[in-house]
Amino acid sequence: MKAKATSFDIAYQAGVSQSTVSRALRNSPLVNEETRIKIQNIAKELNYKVDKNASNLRSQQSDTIALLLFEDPSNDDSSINPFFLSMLGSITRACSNKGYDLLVSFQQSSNDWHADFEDTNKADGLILLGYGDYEDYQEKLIKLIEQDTHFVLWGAEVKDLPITSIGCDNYQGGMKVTEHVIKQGRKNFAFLGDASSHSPEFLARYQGHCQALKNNNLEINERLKVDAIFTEEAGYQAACELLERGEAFDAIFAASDLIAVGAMRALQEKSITIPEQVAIVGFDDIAVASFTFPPLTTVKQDTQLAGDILVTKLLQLIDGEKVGASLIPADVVVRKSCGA
Amino acid sequence: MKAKATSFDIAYQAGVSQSTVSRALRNSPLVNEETRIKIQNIAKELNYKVDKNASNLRSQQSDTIALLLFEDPSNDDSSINPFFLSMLGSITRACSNKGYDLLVSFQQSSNDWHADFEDTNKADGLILLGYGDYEDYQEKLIKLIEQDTHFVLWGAEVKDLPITSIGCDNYQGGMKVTEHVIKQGRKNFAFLGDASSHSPEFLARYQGHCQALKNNNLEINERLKVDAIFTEEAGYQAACELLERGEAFDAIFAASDLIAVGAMRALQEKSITIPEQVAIVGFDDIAVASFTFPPLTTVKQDTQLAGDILVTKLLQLIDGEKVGASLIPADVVVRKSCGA
DNA sequence: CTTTTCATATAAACCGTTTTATAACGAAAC
DNA sequence: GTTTCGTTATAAAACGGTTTATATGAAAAG
Repeated sequence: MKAKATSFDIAYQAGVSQSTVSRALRNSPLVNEETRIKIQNIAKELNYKVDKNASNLRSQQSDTIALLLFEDPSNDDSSINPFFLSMLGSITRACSNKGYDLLVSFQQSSNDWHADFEDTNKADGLILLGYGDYEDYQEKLIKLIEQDTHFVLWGAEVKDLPITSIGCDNYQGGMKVTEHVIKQGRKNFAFLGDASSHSPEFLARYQGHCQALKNNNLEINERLKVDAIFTEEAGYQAACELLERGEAFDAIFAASDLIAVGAMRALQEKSITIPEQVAIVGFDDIAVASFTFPPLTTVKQDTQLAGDILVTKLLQLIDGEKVGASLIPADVVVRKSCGA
Repeated sequence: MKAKATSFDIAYQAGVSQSTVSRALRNSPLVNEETRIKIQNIAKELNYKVDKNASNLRSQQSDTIALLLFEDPSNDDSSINPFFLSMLGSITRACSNKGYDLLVSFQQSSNDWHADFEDTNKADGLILLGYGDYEDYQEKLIKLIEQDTHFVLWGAEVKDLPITSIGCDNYQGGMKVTEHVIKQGRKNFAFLGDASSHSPEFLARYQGHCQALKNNNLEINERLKVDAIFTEEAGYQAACELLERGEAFDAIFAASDLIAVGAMRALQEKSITIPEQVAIVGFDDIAVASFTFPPLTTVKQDTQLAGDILVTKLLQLIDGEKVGASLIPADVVVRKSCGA
C-alpha cells in the first residue's frame, strides 16, 4: 500500500523541480518538449493523478457545476418527475462533453438551496431545475444575485431580475397542439392544469391554447377548465371533477403528460373512448407518452437541446460574459390520442 | 464586490488566532463556549463559508461520492434506461441524507471508467451502476481493486473477486412472478430476453422462471425463447420473431419492462388481446409499467431500498469495514396484463 | 510553596498543487 | 566585448484550511 505519488516524487525521478513537473503535465510552453515527454512518461508510470483539491484550491476553480433539483412540496410522492430525470440525463451528458463534472443535489424548496456549492468552491456555477413557482423563490434568487453566484434557471422568464432563464416556448407549444386538434374537427376543449402565476409554465401553455381557440373562433368555456398540479393522480382527480360537471366536451388539453395519463385513466374507467369520443393531448413528451393506450399526442420539449443550452450558457456566465434568456422550440408529436 | 471572507478575517475580528476559528466552527471541545459562539456569530455575519478545496486537501477526504452510470454500448438510443434514472434518484436522496454530495458521471463502457474520481480526491468512493456484462468489465474491476478504490457495484454477484455487489434477487423474482401467472392457468410460456452470461441479471430471472415451470411440471420450450437486450425496440423485434415461429403460447415473461412494453406493442398490432389470449409480465416496475394498456404486472425492484443500501455499504467500506454482498427482495406487482 | 493537571489558546507545519518572481545560459544585436 | 533577448529552469510564495506541537494561566494536588 504505497502512498499516492505526488508531483514531488515525479520531480525527484526526473531530476527537475516540482514546478516544472506541474507545468509539463499541463503542456505549458514554458517547458522544453524533451523534458515534458520525459516527465509525462514518469507520471504515467507512477500512475500519478493530479490532486483536484490542491489544484482547485490554488487555481480557484473546480471545473464542476452543480445541478439543484427542487421539487414541488405538494408532491409528496417520492419518485421524481420523469421530465426532470430526462433533463438530468441530458445535462449530465452536456457537462461531460464540456469537460465538467456534475454535482447533483435535491432541494426541498424550504431549504437554503441557494446553497453552498459555489460559496464553498465545490462548483463554479449552478443549474436550477424544477417546475417553478418562482414567486416563492424570488427572495432566494435575489440572494443568489447579490452574492454574484453564477447560475442559470430552467423555466419561464423571471421578470425584473437579471436572471438567465432557459425555458420551453410553452405558449407556442400550447397554441400549436391546440390548433392540431382543432384541425381534427374538435370544438369543445377542456383544459386540465393549474393555469395560475404559481405555475408560469402551465399558464403560458394555457394562454397559447386560448389563443388558438380565438384564432379559430371557438369559445373558451371556463366550466371546462379544472386545476391540477403536474402529477398523474392530480390528472385523474381533475378528469373526474370534469366529468361530474356534466358539461359536454370532445377534447382535452392537459398541461402535462402525467396529467394527461391520469385523465386517460379516468376516462377509460368510464368507458369513454379515446380518441373517438374525446381526443386528448399532453405536454412534455415523457417516455410514458409513447406507451399509453392509445399513444399520447403531446408537445415535445427537446431535453437534449435544453441540457446543452443550460450548460453552455452557464459556462459563458462563468467566463464573465453577459448572457440573455432563451426559449427552446416546442414541437407537436402526433400520436393516436388526438384522433389524427 | 468584496473578496470572500476567510478564517483569517474572522480571527482578526474576533481577536483570536485562525486555528481557534477553524476549531470553533467545527464545534471542537478545545474551544471555550463563549469564544465559540462569538466566532460563529461573526462567521454568520460575514457570510463565511469554509472552502471545501482547502478543507478537503488538508483532511484528505471529500464527503463526496461519485456515481458512475455506464450504459450498454449496443443501446445507441440517447435516452437513459428509466430504471437507472429511478436508481439515480434514490441514490441522490440517500447521499443527501448521509450528508454526502454526489457526483454523477456517464461512462462509455469503452472508457477508463475506473476513472479518476477517487484518485484525484474528488470523491471518497464510487457507485457503479449499469445493466452489466461484467465479464467485459472484469479487467477494470480488478484494476479498481488493485488501487484500493472504495466502490460498490449494482448487479449480480461477481464471482472470484472481493467485490461488494448489491443486486435484486432476480432468481426469486423470476420464480415468483412465473408462479403467479401459472396460477392464472397459463401453461405455455415464452421468454423474451438475453439469458446469457452477458446479462447475469436476465440469466437469473430466466433460471427462476424455469424453476417455477419445473416445480409445476410444465415444459420448458426452447422454441419459445427469444433473445432481446433491455430496450423497447428489442422487445418489439423479439415478439415479432416469436410470432413468426408459429409456436403456440399463452403467456410471456419478459426479462425487463421495456421488453414487455415492446412486446405488447407487437401483439396489439396483430390484434392479439392481452391478457385474454396472451398474459404478459415484465420486470423492474418502471413508471411506464402502470400506464400501459393493460397495466403491466411486473416485479418491483425497490429502488429506494437499493439506493439506501448502496450508499450505506459504500460508506462502511470507506470507513474501513469489511462489507459483504447483499440481495434485495423482488416483489410481484399484480396489475391487469397477467390476467389476474 | 512547589508540582501537576486541566482548560484554553497559539504558532507553525502541512496538504499538493499553481503561479510569480528570479536566475542561468547561450544566441543575437550593437 | 558588452548588452539585450529568448528560452528554459528554479525557488519561493501563494491558496485556505486542519492538525500537531507548544505555551499560558489558573486551579488542584502534594
